[in-house]
Amino acid sequence: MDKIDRSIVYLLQKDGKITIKEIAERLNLTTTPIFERVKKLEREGYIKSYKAILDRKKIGLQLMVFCNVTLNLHQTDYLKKFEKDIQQFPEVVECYHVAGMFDYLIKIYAEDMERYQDFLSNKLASLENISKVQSSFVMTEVKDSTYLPIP
Amino acid sequence: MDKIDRSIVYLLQKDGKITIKEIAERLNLTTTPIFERVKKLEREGYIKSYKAILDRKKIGLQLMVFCNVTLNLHQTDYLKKFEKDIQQFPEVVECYHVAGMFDYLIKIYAEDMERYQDFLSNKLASLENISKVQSSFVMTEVKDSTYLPIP
DNA sequence: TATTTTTAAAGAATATTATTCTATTTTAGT
DNA sequence: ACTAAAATAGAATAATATTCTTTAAAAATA
Repeated sequence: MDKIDRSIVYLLQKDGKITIKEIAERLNLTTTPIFERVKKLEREGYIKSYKAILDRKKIGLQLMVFCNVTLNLHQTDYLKKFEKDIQQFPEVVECYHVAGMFDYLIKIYAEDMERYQDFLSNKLASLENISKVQSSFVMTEVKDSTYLPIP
Repeated sequence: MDKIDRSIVYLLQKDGKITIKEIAERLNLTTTPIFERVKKLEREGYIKSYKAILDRKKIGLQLMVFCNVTLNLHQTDYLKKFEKDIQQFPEVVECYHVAGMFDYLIKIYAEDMERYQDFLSNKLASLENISKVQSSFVMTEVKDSTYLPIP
């Protein structure tokens, strides 16, 4: 990753649909080197994928909730079981095993409070080994950045 | 948003680089209606943007941390001040104002613990009005889904 | 039910972009 | 300075996006 590569991933983070030609123009190069650099960045895994970013509210997902989950038992088998179960739920879009005041942080999307309650009562809380669940409801999305702070 | 539109955004969430032609083939339509539907979804804001997804570890960001931030004063002016300040930090990739046990949840990327400590001590904790900061370090990314649970 | 109006889709033509290939230049190592 | 490797330019080709015209389907109205 040299300076040119960093410029390329910066531009692609901002707009995944930017053309090779446009990147080339901005960096004062021709399409060939840009094309090959992009392919290399993809091949070597610096660029994992390209995605369309949807507006969750427009598609009807009014609620975004973070849950701090604490388990009872922490042996590997129990963790693996929980992780496998939680992945099945489409409402759960992110799940992290964390070191801190609780065990897992999960991000959930729901259409409304009723659906969230249904998820909580009938899905999450129904899993074995759950000790405590603490919900934080998102009121405002202050920042949701496109850019990783590329060192 | 009819059935076809939902199929389109589903495919675009999975792969933002999928061609109009390929979507058309999968949905047994020609390129024209797909092209127009995609443009409409973009124009009306269902699709907000397209982005390249980078591998944070490959680009040197070993640490991912969530912080629960609690403020002292909660009048609008103080909240706005904090929100404005926190947005400046490139390390902070997400920030949400939440209702729950604390005020703000922020997601941070850092190269290593040293850089994180520097961020915490010299940037975050230096802001006025901070009452409490609780860090949770991500050990495992159990799930990081491409797909919103489209209703 | 027949008729009009609107919307969606097909098919063909054109414009743009991605991709490949060959030749040239630059860079790093000896 | 010389050699080898890597990077880039420029041109040619392939694939895709985009536009345009025509046709079909659906919805609304009388």
